[in-house]
Order: sequence, then structure tokens, then C-alpha cells
Amino acid sequence: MPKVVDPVERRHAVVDALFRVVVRDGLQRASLRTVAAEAQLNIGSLRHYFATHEELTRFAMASMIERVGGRLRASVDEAGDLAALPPADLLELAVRLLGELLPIDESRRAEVTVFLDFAAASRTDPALRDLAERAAVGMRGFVRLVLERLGSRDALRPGVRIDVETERLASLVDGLGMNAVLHPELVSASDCLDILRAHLGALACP
Amino acid sequence: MPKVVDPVERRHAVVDALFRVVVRDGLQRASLRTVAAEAQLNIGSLRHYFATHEELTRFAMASMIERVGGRLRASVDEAGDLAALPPADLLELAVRLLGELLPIDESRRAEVTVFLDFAAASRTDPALRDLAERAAVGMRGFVRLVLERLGSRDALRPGVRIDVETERLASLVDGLGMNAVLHPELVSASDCLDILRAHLGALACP
DNA sequence: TCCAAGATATCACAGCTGTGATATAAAAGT
DNA sequence: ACTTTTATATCACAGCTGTGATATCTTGGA
Repeated sequence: MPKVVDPVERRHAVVDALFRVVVRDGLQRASLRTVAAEAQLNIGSLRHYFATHEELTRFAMASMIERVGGRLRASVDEAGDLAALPPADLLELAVRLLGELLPIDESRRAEVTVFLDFAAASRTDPALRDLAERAAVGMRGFVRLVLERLGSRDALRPGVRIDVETERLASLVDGLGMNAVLHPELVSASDCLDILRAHLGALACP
Repeated sequence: MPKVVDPVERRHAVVDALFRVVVRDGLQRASLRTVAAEAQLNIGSLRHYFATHEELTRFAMASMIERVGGRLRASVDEAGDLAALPPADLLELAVRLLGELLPIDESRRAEVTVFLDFAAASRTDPALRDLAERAAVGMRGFVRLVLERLGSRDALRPGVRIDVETERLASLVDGLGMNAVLHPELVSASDCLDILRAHLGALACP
């Protein structure tokens, strides 16, 4: 017999409500009361699952990081199998992998939007700093892995410095995501993919 | 005889105080009261120069955009004169120009920090949207100008698409600035310049 | 059936916010 | 000298915030 209310599911629903508030009105407006209203919960109920505001925001940010990280790991694993591809398809595979971090559809757009607000807040909110750093380090590890797999298949130009290219690509992805979210009329989803393709193409051997 | 208080100077001092608060505690904490305290003004005095909070933040963001824009225009004009340079120096000149937008020293770091907070806020604050868009468009105009000047001196690889390269470089600069501000232990000032140099180098003819 | 634990809900309170209204002081213009 | 801006300073108020404390209802297990 299923429990009447699953605490894990409740927490998840609350986090989802917080994400909706952040996307719509910004993290600044995600108070306990507004999130409770969005989740159709009484604030007392909400506080039964998240005692403080800090606990809620930390859990929400950690959930987001874990969700994205899990998806990236799954994509990498899946791509690992079918990797005996011609160079052209190899690049397109890298585009697909890195595209996971770009706002190319509504759900990813929401994700990047939430990430941006959390990242900006983490600069001055000590409760979020370690999470932001973990996310940044993890993201660079992922970017580096993609580049190294390209390099190990001799798909990269000789002489590229892996450290420089990792940060260049990571910052490009972050910048593209940021601008696509903040200025969708300037940078569309297909612009993101075009530019990412151009970047990887320039990195590949001639 | 000088006026006892110059209103223009006062407004400027208030905006500077707001910038300090934003750098230290984030835009979220830049209330009329905290800014007044930082400027060592009574809140009533502050409101004599900025009637509402919206007026203050708009004026501050516009000031920041105008300051950066002016500096960029001056740099471009100054560089325009001594432009009969060998290709290598030409690239280094482009690095210097675009480096104006990166947190490579304390004052520029403060500038990028403030810009990031304002940009993030502009997504959900209608009072700041037009300013954020103007800044983004202006920044792309500047990046495009630098690229076109390189192209007109045959310093660019043939076949580059100017639209793609403009947005790629603009987003790279934004992403670098963001990560250098949010994760200084991951991306240092010299990392920024190294990566910018590598990017322009890859764009140049072989 | 009874009890403990979990879930939902309400109230209270201090602290901050923007803003309207107003009072006083200083300077400028005539 | 008088008047009109300009500047500085307080007070008040409603609205929001996080949070502590508490009450009521619901469910699961013995």
C-alpha cells in the first residue's frame, strides 16, 4: 500500500514549484510564501519539509545540479558505445553532448535560466557558493572529457592546449546560454547550435 | 563661485555608492537605505535626487553602460590612428580592445560584477530590460567592428562568417567575464587574456 | 482502541522594504 | 530684505520577509 504522501515526491514538487517561480519572476521573488502558493501548499506544510529558506534554496540548487549532471553522464555513457564514427559524425556527436547545456528547447531553457539566477546569487550568498563551484568544476570536467575523446580519435587539430580549449569552450557555452536566455531576440536556439558547431569545426583538423 | 552642492556630482556619488553595495552584497541588497548609508546620506537626501528605487537603479545601470561605452569608443578611436601594423601586433591590439570588457583589474572586475547582476535582474525587471538590450546590442556592434577591422587588413582567415564569429566572440567574452567573476579560483585575469588571445589567434590566417 | 508520529494550518513578531507626507534649514534670485 | 527653490532630515504606514511557537487533523503501528 502506497503511503498517502511520499515525502520525497513532496520535496520534489516543491522544488519544481520554486523553479517555476524563478523562471517567471526571478530567484529574488522565490520566498517561502510565493513558492508555497505556487506549489498549492500552506506555508506551514512547506516548512514541514523545508524548515528554512536556506534549506529550500540549497536543496533546489543541488537538485538542479544533480539532474543536469545525471543527464550529462547518461549522454556520455550512451555516446561511448557508438564511437567508432567518421570524423564528421564525431563532431556532430560532440555538438549534441554540449548542446545539453544550451537553452535549445523549453525545458533546457528553464534549466539554464534557473542556473543563471542561482549562479549570480551564489556570488554573494555563502549558502550557495560551494554548490556553484561544484557545478562549475563538474561542467569543466564534462567539457574536457568531450575534448579529450575527440583528441584521442585524432579529430582535433594538433597543438591545441587542452586547458585553454576547455575553458574557452566552457565559457563559450556559458556565454551562449546566458545571452540566449537574456536576449532571445538576439540569440536563438539554432544560433547557439550554429555557433557551437562552428567552434568545434574550427577546433577540428583541417 | 562654486555651488555648495553640485547635483550632478551628488548623483554620481550615489551611483558609486550603489556600485559598491552591489559588488559587496549584490543588487538584491541595494535598497534605498543601504545605498544611502553607503553614500553617507540621509535617505531623505537621497530621495531628493532619486525619487524612487526604480529611478535610482535605472540611472545607475545607464551610467554604467555609458561609462563602458565611452571607454570603448575612446579605445577604438585611439587605435584607429596607429593601425598600419604587422599582423601580430594587430591581433594584440584586438586583445587590448576586447580586454576592456574583461575583469583583468580591480576596477574592471567591479564593472563586470555590476553588469552581471544588472543583466540577471533585467530578465524579470521590466524597468531594466531596454537598458540590457541596448548594452547587448552595443557590445555586439563593438565586437563586430573589431572583427571587421581585422578583416579589412586581411588578418582573418578567409571564409569566416562575420555574424557567427561576432556572436561567438561576444558570447565568449561574456562567458569569460562571468566565470572570472564567479569563480576567480578557476579563471584568473591572465587566463582570460590567454584564452582571448588563443581565440583571436585561431581566427587569424594561418 | 490508543498512542505516537507525521502532516497541515494559523497566529504572532521583529525586521526590512518603498514611498507618501511633512518639517526644517540653507542657499539663490530679485 | 523677502521670496522661492533647493537640500537635509523625520515620521508614519502598509506590505512583504523569515521564523518561532502552537494548534488541529490524519495516518500508521501496537
